[in-house]
Amino acid sequence: MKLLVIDGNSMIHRAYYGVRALSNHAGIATNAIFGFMNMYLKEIGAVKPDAVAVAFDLDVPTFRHEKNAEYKANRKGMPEELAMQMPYVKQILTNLGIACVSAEKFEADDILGTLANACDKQNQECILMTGDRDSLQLITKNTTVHLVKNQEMICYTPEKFQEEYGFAPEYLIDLKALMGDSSDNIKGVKGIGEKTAKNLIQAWNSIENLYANLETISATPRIKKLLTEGKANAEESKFLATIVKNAPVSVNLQDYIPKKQDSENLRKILTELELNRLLERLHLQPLISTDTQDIIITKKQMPEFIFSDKIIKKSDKPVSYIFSGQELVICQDNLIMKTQDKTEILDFLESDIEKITDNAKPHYRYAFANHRKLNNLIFDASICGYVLNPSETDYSISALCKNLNISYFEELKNLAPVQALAEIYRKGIQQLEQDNLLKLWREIELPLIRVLASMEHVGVLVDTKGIQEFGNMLAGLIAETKQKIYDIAGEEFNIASPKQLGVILFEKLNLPVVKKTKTGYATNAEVLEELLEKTGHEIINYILEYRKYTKLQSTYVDGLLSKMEPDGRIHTNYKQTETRTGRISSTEPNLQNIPIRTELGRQMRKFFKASENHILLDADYSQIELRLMADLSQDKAMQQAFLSGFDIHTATASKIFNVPELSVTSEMRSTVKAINFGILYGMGAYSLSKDIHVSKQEAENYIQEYLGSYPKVSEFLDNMIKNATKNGYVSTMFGRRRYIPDLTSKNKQVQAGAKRIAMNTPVQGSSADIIKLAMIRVHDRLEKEVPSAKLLLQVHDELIIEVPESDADSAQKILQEEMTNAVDLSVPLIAEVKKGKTWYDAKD
DNA sequence: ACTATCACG
DNA sequence: ACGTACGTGATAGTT
Repeated sequence: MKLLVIDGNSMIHRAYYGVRALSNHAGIATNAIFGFMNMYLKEIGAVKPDAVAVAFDLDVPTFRHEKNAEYKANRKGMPEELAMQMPYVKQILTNLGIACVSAEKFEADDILGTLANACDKQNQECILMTGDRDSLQLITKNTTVHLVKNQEMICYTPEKFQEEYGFAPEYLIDLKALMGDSSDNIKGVKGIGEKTAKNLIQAWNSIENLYANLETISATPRIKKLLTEGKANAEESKFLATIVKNAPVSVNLQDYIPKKQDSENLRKILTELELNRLLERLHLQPLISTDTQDIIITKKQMPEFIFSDKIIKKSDKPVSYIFSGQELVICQDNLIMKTQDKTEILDFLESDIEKITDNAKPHYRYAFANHRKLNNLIFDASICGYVLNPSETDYSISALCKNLNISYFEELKNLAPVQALAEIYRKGIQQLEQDNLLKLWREIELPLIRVLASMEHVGVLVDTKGIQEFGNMLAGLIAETKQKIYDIAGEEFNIASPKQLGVILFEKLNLPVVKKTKTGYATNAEVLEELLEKTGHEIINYILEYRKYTKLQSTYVDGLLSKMEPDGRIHTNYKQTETRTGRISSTEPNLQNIPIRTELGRQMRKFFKASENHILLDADYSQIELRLMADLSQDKAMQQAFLSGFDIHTATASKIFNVPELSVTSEMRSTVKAINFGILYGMGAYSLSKDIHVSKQEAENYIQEYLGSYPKVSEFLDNMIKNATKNGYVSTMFGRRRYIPDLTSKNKQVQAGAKRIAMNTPVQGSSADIIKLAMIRVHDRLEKEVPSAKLLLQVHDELIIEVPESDADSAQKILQEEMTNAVDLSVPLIAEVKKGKTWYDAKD
């Protein structure tokens, strides 16, 4: 049995002073609550105790109307802002099923002492979490103290204490008896300071032993005199410094095993406090106040406009539906939008009325969540803004008005956005037409909204238990690796802190400094690998491993688990207006960066699976960006290379090294692969040389050789820069624009960066156009022909479908056809489809 | 809020 | 002399 006892008062104090001011709408301070809960959850995660108790001083009851309430609070050393937060912390803990323990006339640390003592007697493991060094006196072979100190936690075992203080933990009170402690009003012996006291205790341990041998000790006569005069004070001080071990609280450890948590109450409390991040960490949905509506839907599904005025004001995103006709009709003042009746709203969404909105995806999701449809969407302002210029960061109504020269009077709160939206619609369409973007808008971006909404709505099934077990395995590896690092370093430190790691590597172990960042030493994987080559120091591998494991644990294991929804699936959020190139991005969680490059990480994909009797189809485009480079540049040699029957890297290597394809070595191929990718990014010789570990001159030669073999590619890249300089923007196959004002920058470095963007964006952007088109066609055909099949994920050049095994073949055919035939290029566009029970299986 | 690091295409 | 290959998002530490 492992018992964790937390000094509630001490920890809340630390939280209060350590976290910046925070409060909810009603003005209740929440910083101490937030800080405490974060430390608490972190500790629970790290310690994994069987039983938990949180100790508190017993409150002196105070009454708000009493004049001296604040005085009383202050007398306990507690500002009112902090005292206010105490009851909330207790409530939250209680609802989590955790015991809050206090006893009249006893302080929190007495309870720590009592429970630690009980554990010792019962020979059970005990961990004390506190910010107060006094508690170090409680350390025994069973009891360790986790001392929290500016953002860090130091783990004190008897050995660690001995090492730091030079005597055993039980004599800490004797040290205090001599030196005193002003914060606790302990006098100590007058004239004896920390240094003298420490020396004496190191030599004689207890004051009793010290006084018994006073004659023989080696100290100056002055000190001996002080000790003799201060004997009574020393004894009293020792008594005061000793933590009580018999507070009247239960010492039956069973009583501290967590009870079942009351999720409803927790949600209520945390929603009221507006501690949303805490809600998320506890895997709870915020509660939507019941007086506005009767169904609970998640944040992602909530269209702001539908519900009461309260939510409209709060979300600050007012009504956005209008529908077009001869005269624009404003929905909020229209009967339809006055209603809160779900059926009426859904009927409206499904009607043939043409609809205009500022952000359609949540509305689609609302319809889907209720097994209904949203029909006849003709305009989404944010998407229009994005198509006009994907480099903006804000596509809100007010921001769009600024860009389209529409006057916008925010004071008119209710009417202004609707009128503004009508005007954005008029001017936006006009601008799309002027910039030749109507086709991209009508055939790709507008219909894509619905596809993304559907993919989000369906979500992907995840094996929770599998991830948890994987996490447990990682936890073991992390603990082992951590210990090895500490052993080699000769001390404990926070490995995740680049600052502390830098001190260990470059100051303590004196490894050569390869590179610096603006804040200190660089310690990234590239630097560490160089260090490994140079010095072969064994700590390096362990640090690299440690980073791998903790990355998997925190970002993927913990991260994904925190995003599981009650249906057992993960519903990511696809952002359609985020990237400068036209790609979509995925957040909360990001499902576009699930590991694959290392085998251990790749295992994560085993937990993304098809539901019962279903199977996943995974299709990815083969080398789509290089194929686009061949097509856009019309380079005959590169087009030919794609037709040669060899893979593109091998075919290219054959040209550059001037050997037959069959004589291309794997080394030659991987060099060329790096160049092929580099070319897409506008790479220079220096970076290539770093990447493939050759001299800059050699890298330069390779690039020249490459561009010589594919002359039209070289020409194409130059043209992109010339065009962009002339027009101010580059475009993709479907006319998507990206403005590049930095091309005219006087700063050469900025200008060079802009050139790389000009070379890369047409390729990356065209690839994004193509897969978006494929998504729409696959989705639409599946809906009609194989409605049981659902598109789930998009990872830039890859699409994933979940389908009943019985329908797999027909779905596979559609996927294959629509991806391959999305566009007609001068080189074949290849999509490879694989199937499997899990994402892992469907990927090899 | 910013920085460093690392996961993906 | 200096930095050096495109596009993203999440986490932990630091200020």
